[in-house]
Amino acid sequence: MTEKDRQTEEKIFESATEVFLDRGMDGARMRDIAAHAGINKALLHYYYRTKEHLFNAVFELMAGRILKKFAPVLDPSMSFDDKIRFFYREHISFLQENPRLPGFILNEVNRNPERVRKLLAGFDLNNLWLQIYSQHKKELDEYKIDASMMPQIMSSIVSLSVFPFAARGIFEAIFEKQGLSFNSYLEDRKEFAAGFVINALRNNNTLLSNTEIKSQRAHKKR
Amino acid sequence: MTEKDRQTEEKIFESATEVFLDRGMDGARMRDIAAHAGINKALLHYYYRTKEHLFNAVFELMAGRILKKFAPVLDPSMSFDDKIRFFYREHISFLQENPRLPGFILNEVNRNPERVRKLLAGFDLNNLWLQIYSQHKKELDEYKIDASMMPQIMSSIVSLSVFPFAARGIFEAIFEKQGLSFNSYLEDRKEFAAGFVINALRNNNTLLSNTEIKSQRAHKKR
DNA sequence: CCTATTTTTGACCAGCTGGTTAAACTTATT
DNA sequence: AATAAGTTTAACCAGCTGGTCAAAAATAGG
Repeated sequence: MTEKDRQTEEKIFESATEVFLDRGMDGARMRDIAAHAGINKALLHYYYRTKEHLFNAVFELMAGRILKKFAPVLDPSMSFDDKIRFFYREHISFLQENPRLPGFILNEVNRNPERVRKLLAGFDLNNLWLQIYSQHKKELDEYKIDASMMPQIMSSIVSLSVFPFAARGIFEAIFEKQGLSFNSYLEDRKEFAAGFVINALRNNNTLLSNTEIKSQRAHKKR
Repeated sequence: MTEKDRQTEEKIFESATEVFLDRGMDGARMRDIAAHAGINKALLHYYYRTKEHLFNAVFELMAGRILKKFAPVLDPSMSFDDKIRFFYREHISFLQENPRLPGFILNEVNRNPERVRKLLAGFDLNNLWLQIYSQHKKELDEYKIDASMMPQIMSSIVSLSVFPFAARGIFEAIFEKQGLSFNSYLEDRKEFAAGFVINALRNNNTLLSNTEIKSQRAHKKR
């Protein structure tokens, strides 16, 4: 019965995903998950001992999914600009198919900060930055961007694609008043965000804050 | 006893704010709010009939606070660039003092989309955009920015300041690995984000997507 | 066909949840 | 000092929560 086994276990997992995604850990009820899967509540505890076990299984899969989306950006055959364009196209498309993911992850991490560990397990984002930086050192030097600015730049890039989904409800309401659809906003956004970032980085002189200029000077002295 | 009245009512409200802000509506317990205020649980119901009444009171005050921060941007004496610099300085400073606000609002709105109405009550953001746009038509024309791009631009501006707070836990963890503090990141961000946006908008030609170029052409024909 | 094993169920439970109530306490008014 | 009004409390409650358990149903192996 490994066959049927897997069927029910999958059914449970999918139902749990569904319910956790739109009610959160605190708001989700084991009864509702069971009902959604069309099975007895005790069966949940047979496959996943506790609510927390079940939640963790869902959370870890979702965390993995969202983070794996950052890896393809390391393809060395693309120029920096193309990489940014590629990222927004892929990332926003992915989030269009999983629109509740950002809100879910952000909320559960805020609610229980220890979960950051599980979220980032196996993904060394620092290293990702450094690799991107060294891969494109020439272009970035032209833009007068040094490694110390990577946190600001990387966080800005991610903000532009993830935030609209985290604030989806609000955005939808505002756009509705103007007769715009959230989805066409997102379609435009794939190109807009890329252009926005590329433009922001190009000719970056005016971007440098005082402290950053100071640290740049200090760097040059060595 | 209006004196003592107000004292307890305020104490309740503050405790409720505290507890709701870090546990959310579903995670907060009336007992915990009472304990935090050092009073009997029944007293909560004496001043605020139900949990939902109490929550709404908190939510509406917080929503008001966060939205009021967008108004000063209408000061007509500032140039567009200065306005952006001013906005990030003020807005990030405000969020530094209320770091849990974005996560709270976003989560509660996602959890219960009807709350958007309460959030946006009395604030016509569309109108804010239009006013900004018409106040700075000359500068924006130079940048080749037309009204149809306002949703993309405004949402980008907000993303850059709000998202780091919504994802605070994750950012902190990543920065920690690099020996950076979230707070110094935020201090830098006030200037960085402003420069980033100003640079992105300046010389905006490359920003235009195909569809937007088409709609611009169509616009010129008239 | 019988038996051993695994899967599924219904009934149940202790503890917690938001909410109520009647009585005690405090304060203001006369 | 007496009384009326507002404030605070302890005790209580029905309903829900995650979780258990013994028994029933389904399956596999011989």
